[in-house]
Amino acid sequence: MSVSPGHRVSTGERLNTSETTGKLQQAIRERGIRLTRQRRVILEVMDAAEQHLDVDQILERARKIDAGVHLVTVYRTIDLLKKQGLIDELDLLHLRGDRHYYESHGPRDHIHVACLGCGKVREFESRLYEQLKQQIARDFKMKVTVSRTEVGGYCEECLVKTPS
Amino acid sequence: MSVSPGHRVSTGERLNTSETTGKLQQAIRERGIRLTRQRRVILEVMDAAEQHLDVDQILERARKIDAGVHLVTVYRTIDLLKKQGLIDELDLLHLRGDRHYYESHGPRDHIHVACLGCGKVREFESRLYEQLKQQIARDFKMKVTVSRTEVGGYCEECLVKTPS
DNA sequence: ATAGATGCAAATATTTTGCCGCCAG
DNA sequence: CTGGCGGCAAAATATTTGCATCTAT
Repeated sequence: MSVSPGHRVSTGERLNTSETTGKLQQAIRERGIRLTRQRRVILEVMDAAEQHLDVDQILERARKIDAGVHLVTVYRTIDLLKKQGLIDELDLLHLRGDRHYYESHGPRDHIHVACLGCGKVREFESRLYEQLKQQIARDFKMKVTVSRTEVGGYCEECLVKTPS
Repeated sequence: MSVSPGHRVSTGERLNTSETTGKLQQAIRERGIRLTRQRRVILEVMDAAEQHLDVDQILERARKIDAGVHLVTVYRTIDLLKKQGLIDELDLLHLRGDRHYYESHGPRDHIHVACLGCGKVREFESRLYEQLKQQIARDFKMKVTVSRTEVGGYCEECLVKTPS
């Protein structure tokens, strides 16, 4: 019951333990948070991921590097990263069950656009989105710290297959 | 472990069984879907709700009208309504656990804006949001059918309490 | 040395399913 | 009448927690 979370072309992951000091690892170190063997591996997976992963996918990839990583530890590490505001949590409109997906969040928010027909997920960035968040901040006098936008519909291909 | 899903000022619900033929009930009838006693009650609750409700809240309100409503039936009816595209499902950024919230969706999409400090949830509509969705549809050549935006941050009050 | 992390198992929480009797149309 | 629906219990899924042990700093 695993979900393919997207079909973006992968440029290949870097599963190179030593060379790559990803952004997450660096951030955790900077904040003086203990870096255990397991955390290093999980952060590496997240850093190298070309797209959002679910918990099982994280575990699977982590175990390829170091078999001694436990599901519980993945959950706990995700919690840590969420609390540190270093990753985003998605559920892709519950497209396939209630699984959650995680991704290290870059400097700019992006929108996830999912095709309800084929399950393909693409990402979208827009100045309009930044404006929208600013408008909310202004109107509600809020400090906006997180945002999530997920859009569903039917992609060109699927529209052709099932002409509505 | 119940969550207060928002603090919007309620204008009071209408729990009047006969008089009000809400939009959901009407839509279900129009589509020739069987209207059982339980469904009628659940739809009435959803129609009268002033805001998003979680499954337990729906059950609780339904039982005040008719004690013979089961949790399973609430789940099954929600499934039905989701498949019919008559309600939206939210999770409010997992603000408090992984509970899901449901609301009958009006003609216009709105954004849910949650304060991470006090849990207050407000709604926001914007022409900008409509433009954003149009932009996505155009750029990706997609037919957009659902969208969900949830924004989190700190409201004015909470910013004062905890000056950053 | 020691606070904090992990592993393991068991507990929770939430949602889904199988089966059978019942009711709306 | 009859096929879909609801009730009940049990299963499936997903996530969290208690506790003893281990380890990064």
